Amino acid sequence: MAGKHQGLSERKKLILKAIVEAHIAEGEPVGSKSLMANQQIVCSSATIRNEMAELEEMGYLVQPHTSAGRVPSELGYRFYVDSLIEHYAMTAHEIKEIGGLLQSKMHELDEVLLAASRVASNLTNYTGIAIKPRASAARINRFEIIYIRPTEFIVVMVAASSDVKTKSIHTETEITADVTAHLSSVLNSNIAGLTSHQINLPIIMNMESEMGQQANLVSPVIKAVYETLNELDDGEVRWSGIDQLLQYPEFEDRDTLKHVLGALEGQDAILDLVSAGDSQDVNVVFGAGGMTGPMNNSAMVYKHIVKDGKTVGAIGIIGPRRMDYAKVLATLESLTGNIADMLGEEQKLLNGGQPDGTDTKTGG
Amino acid sequence: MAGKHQGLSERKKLILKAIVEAHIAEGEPVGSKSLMANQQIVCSSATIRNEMAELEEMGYLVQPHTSAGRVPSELGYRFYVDSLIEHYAMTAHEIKEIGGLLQSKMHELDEVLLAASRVASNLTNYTGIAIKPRASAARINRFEIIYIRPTEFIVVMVAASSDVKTKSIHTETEITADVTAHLSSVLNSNIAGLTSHQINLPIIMNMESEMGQQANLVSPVIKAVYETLNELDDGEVRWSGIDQLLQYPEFEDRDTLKHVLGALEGQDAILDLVSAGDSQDVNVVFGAGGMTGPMNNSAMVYKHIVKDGKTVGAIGIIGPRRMDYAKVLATLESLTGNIADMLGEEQKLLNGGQPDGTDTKTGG
DNA sequence: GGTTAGCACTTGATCAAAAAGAGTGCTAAA
DNA sequence: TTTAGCACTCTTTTTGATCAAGTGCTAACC
Repeated sequence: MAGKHQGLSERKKLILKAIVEAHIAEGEPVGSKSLMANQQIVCSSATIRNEMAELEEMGYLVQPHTSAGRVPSELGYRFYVDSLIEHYAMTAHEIKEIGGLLQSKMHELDEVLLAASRVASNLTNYTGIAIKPRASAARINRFEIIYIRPTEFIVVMVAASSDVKTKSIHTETEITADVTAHLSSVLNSNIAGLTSHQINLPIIMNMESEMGQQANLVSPVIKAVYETLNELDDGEVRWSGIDQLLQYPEFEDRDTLKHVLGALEGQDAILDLVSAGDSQDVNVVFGAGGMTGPMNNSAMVYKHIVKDGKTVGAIGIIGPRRMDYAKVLATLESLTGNIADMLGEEQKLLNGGQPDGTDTKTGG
Repeated sequence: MAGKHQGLSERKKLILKAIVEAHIAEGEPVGSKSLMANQQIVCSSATIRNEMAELEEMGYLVQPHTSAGRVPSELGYRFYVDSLIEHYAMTAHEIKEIGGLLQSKMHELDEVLLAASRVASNLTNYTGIAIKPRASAARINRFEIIYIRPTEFIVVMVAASSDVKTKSIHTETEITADVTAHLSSVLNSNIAGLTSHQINLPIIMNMESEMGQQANLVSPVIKAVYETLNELDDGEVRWSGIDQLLQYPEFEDRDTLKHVLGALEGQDAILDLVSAGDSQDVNVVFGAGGMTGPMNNSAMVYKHIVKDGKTVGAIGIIGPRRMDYAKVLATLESLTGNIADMLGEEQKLLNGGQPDGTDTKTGG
């Protein structure tokens, strides 16, 4: 990933970095004079102007209007994100916050992701997002039925992903616990491990014949199974801290705000984006929710959470394009690392072995 | 509820109603001249001005500044909501939309509420909210344990509210299916039907002694049970269609927007509000989320969903104070009626009897 | 050749004053 | 009791002038 932005002299890099950071801090175009405050840069404003003009020609900077300072272009931010970031040292307090908040909800991955996105939002002051990606081959490995009363039972389904889902089913005729026991064995022997596409009519008919007199139970249960498989396959985007967005002037524009909120609620755009993203690195996308409109000053940063080589979720943040990337990247890496460790921990307990060194790898 | 606003001549009522409706439609203060467009009002602008001056004195109207038109005060809206609304006839399309969207997610009440709030948002063009109220005495009636592998099992808990929750538990030592069977009977005999406050040390110690060698399993399970009870007791506010808010000028003010979003995310204020609300009628609260700040131009309308005399949830909408109450009230009543019917339906199946006539009652 | 100081030029932002518009309250007549 | 008319008030919009920031360019400098 390094080397993509060659052809930049050290001084240009320094200036570009200073501009990005100043713009992140102030939110306004930065001019040549104000850059002289920076200790690192030892030349006059005129020289800086020359360099800035060149950087603009190269596409790293943009000038909103002729007498304004410069603003980093998308390419400029990309450069900053890709190669200039010094690893951000998180404060002890922040690390503690991460640990504390995550531990309390160690159970459902959905909840962990949401909690993590909430932490991310708190730490960075941007809007946090938690993504459960779309899948396409959910399977249920194990069915169990709990008999509640003569006209009600609960189907417990343990998915291959180790999610557990339940559906309660009401029957019209009365049944006994024997029947539900039989039903569960029929389910396990016929459709355990199948995806929703693989459950076809012959299988269902076979189940009905195996159920004999209680064949009428098969149809509602199959319906519940279908729904569950679809729920498991469905992606989901949740978020926290939308009010954070409001503090940034770039979201004063109602259209921008509307686009972002629309993308969050619409889910699809974001899910597509995330599934297209790199599963190893932190992803930075300009124009939140794929809304690469002409003047979309927002950005979305997210990172996949990988377990056994498969993406099981993602967390990220949405904020103005000029965001504090150092902080955001550090936060997301720390959080995803934490979650990966948690998942690894489970693995360890299951295998009775050592933690398998599932560290978060990050490209530079 | 009628009779609260006596002392208003018919003409005053007419004028007040016209003002409220004009203000809802236009969003701006309405003046005496523009009211003359209204066919129902047959007098000159001067007369209207006189009436308006009186209505203002009586507290029904407010004048933002001396040369502006009038705006309904809270009392004015209250009057409108309480007594002027002609029952809004929903279009066939809207009714179909309600039926269709609700049926697809008949399973978890949470999901039904969220779906309903989404429908409400779509139909009214305001932000929909779904509330699962706080409870304080969740009990688990039934424990069931599913053995997954030597170091993992799943606790399935059937709550008194017929919610079903699961927690998966990893053990350090290996156990057999016999152990989990024993564990479930220990759970059922010791803590079934107890609230979290009633589970005390003696009970836990008794369970540990009953578990004998596997006493170490009790602690993680009890922790999971506690968590589950807390989850069941916890209220929750979810929402849909926040982007709807942005189209109304009253939410251009960033503070208002921030307050509303904060209230939604904060949850507590709204949960308090809803639990304090009337469980029979539609509730109208000015100043969303209890934020009755000086100039809070927003309103929240919600209605409880009652099952067996107990509030099991609520749905509502949040929008500008000048909202189309006729539409909102009709929508909420129709939706809550639909949901109540669904819940009644289940009841019917359970009892094997007739639907019990659980119609939504609405005060006038 | 690269660097710097100086200056003319461009352009958005700011502010005050003026003009426009909307709506009222009051008075007098019907 | 209702209505027409008019003076008055207050906000909004427009306009124009001034300001400040920042650039690009040229010429001098090391």
